[in-house]
Amino acid sequence: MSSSVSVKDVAAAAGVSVGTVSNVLNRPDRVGAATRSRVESAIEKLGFVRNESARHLRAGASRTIGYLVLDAANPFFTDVARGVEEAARDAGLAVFLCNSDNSRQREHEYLELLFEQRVRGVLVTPVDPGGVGRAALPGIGVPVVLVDRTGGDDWCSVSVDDVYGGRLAGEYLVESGHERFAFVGGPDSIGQVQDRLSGFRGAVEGAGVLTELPTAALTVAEGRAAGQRLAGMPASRRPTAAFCANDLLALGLLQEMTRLRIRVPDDLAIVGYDDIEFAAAAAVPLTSVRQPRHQIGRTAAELLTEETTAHESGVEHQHRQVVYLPELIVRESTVRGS
Amino acid sequence: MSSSVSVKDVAAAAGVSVGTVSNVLNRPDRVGAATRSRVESAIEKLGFVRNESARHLRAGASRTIGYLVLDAANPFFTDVARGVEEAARDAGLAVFLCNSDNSRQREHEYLELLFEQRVRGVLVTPVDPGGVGRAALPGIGVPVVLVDRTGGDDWCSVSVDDVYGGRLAGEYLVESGHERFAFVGGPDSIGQVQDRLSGFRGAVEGAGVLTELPTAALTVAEGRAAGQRLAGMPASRRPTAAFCANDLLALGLLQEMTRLRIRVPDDLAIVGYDDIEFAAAAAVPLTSVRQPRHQIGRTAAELLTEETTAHESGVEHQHRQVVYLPELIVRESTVRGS
DNA sequence: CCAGGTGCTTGAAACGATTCAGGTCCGGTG
DNA sequence: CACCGGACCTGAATCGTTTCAAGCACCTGG
Repeated sequence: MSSSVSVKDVAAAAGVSVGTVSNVLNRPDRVGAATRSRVESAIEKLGFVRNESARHLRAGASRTIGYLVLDAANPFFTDVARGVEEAARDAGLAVFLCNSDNSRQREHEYLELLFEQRVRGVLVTPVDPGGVGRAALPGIGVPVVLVDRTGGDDWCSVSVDDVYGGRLAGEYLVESGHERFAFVGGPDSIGQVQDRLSGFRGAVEGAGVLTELPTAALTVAEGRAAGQRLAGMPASRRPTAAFCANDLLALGLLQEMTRLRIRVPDDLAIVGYDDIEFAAAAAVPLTSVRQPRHQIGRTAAELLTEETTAHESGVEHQHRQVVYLPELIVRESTVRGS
Repeated sequence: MSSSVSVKDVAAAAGVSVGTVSNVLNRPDRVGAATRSRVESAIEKLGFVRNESARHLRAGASRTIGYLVLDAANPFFTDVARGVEEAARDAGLAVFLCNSDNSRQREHEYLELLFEQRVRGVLVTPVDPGGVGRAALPGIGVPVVLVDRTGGDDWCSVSVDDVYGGRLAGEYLVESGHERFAFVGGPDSIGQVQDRLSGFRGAVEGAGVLTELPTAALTVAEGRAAGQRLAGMPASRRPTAAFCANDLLALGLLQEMTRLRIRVPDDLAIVGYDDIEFAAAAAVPLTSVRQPRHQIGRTAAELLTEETTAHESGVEHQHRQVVYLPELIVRESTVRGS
């Protein structure tokens, strides 16, 4: 019913012109006190809600940005999203979250949708590591920032140095005196898995032997399977420290070790990656490499507003690539004799 | 630059009128083949993207719905969201996810935003169990469906019977032969905690003793704390089975038991609630009460389209309240001698 | 040769809010 | 008294798209 209340109705009810109603809405100070309160009560009475489409059509700029996420169920992204929202709030923008769910097609559809809505800008973690295909992006001129990915000089991006993260884990385990190492992770079509492995390899090289246990995906089930393979090795050659490409694998590995009565950390030290909430909640709290998720989100939103501002004032914008360094959170899964 | 390409520009480039461009966009069959391809290549060349605000302004109805979630980081809601999206897709709608993050103020702001966008409808899990205050909802006439909450006859809603879930857990533990029970959960300002407890109490009453271990929140840390209290009881009086108000508590409890060398399930059987992904991934896989999350989402979106359709065709709409029954997923944390 | 189609295209109105160049009124000033 | 400036308000133009009555060109059957 009242879904059709427009400024015109309000104006009629208050006995003023539409221009005045708009002024009450947008520059209350230009309106006389008496008139203003008359308009305000008319708004109240009729249940008027401004039609953003019309406002936006005229104004040309909306007050929302979109964040197109790879997997809304992944705690990593929800934490990033929180950072995004926070920064957007500070800038007076609202965030629409969209979930591509790892599907190229959905990604494309949602991008299209966001562009049609003429959002102020878009944050996206593309399905393809290579970034969002140029083709997918009409030259619409909406600023886009890549999150947890890099796309060269053509894009603003915020990412984390995964090679460094792998090195961190490796150096720590070497310092702890281990000499037989395992890397659990795959498929290596995932760039981040490759990076983490290469950092790790670099750190443990020369300090001992590295066994690679490839997995088909970054899941708990795959972690368990890798655990079985690990347990099947003769104890004399079995690694005493394992670095997993993410926490889900690490949790699966831990679970299998518990089941097979291989003690963690005494028989096997485990390091995960991502430091998801459940890493600390595991039976044996998990040592893990933590990425500044919240900060990633904040920074991404800030880069976006920066680019947006430049874009709107016609200033030339220099794309920036921010890379954060992860940190190692040490917990019981690697500390013997706790 | 090209962000300002409008139908007018396309029309000029193709040498036709704006009406024809619109027809190519919306009813291609009414346009001659030659003209159509001319227009299409002009669209392509100029990188035209339809301005949804203008389209919507004229058409009066958008193709999006909003899902205002209580906590985007909670796996429960992300799973529900997936169901919502799926059903929305089937209905040709897109979903904007908004996160109230348990803040009444954010909830209000996002609702306002969604209404201003004139979304087709809104799904919401309100911060206040009592539902979204009438006051917060201008009589705008946008259909609203409550998710994981009920709000009486005034609202469509989809929820789960928590009393039944508690009973399920209780009956199962009684049948398993336990006689000393614990309930871990709180604060009881949360209606769902109350319901789960009351169902559980009803089931174990008469079959043994029930110890209540209240917690201040539904977190892993609180679960650990409750575990310490439990462990402090003399073994002769200590419960042999614990029902936790959610999985996080259960994981915390399990973790503490592991630490204190109290064996699960032999010394203590544990039942959680929600069956989050990590329940199955725990050191000892967790028996848990599972809610049909995906189905909840689907149904909510379907109720919404139902209401929307009625609303638009002016038909009287009868609000419906769908209540699902949860099921018990039995895993090792309650099965002795595995 | 005309009436009546059919197929395609046009042009203007409409959607709802914002903006801005004026209008009105009023008190103050020279 | 005439003029001015300020405070307040009006009304029309505008944004980009859709819709629809109307127009045009061509054809077909009588």
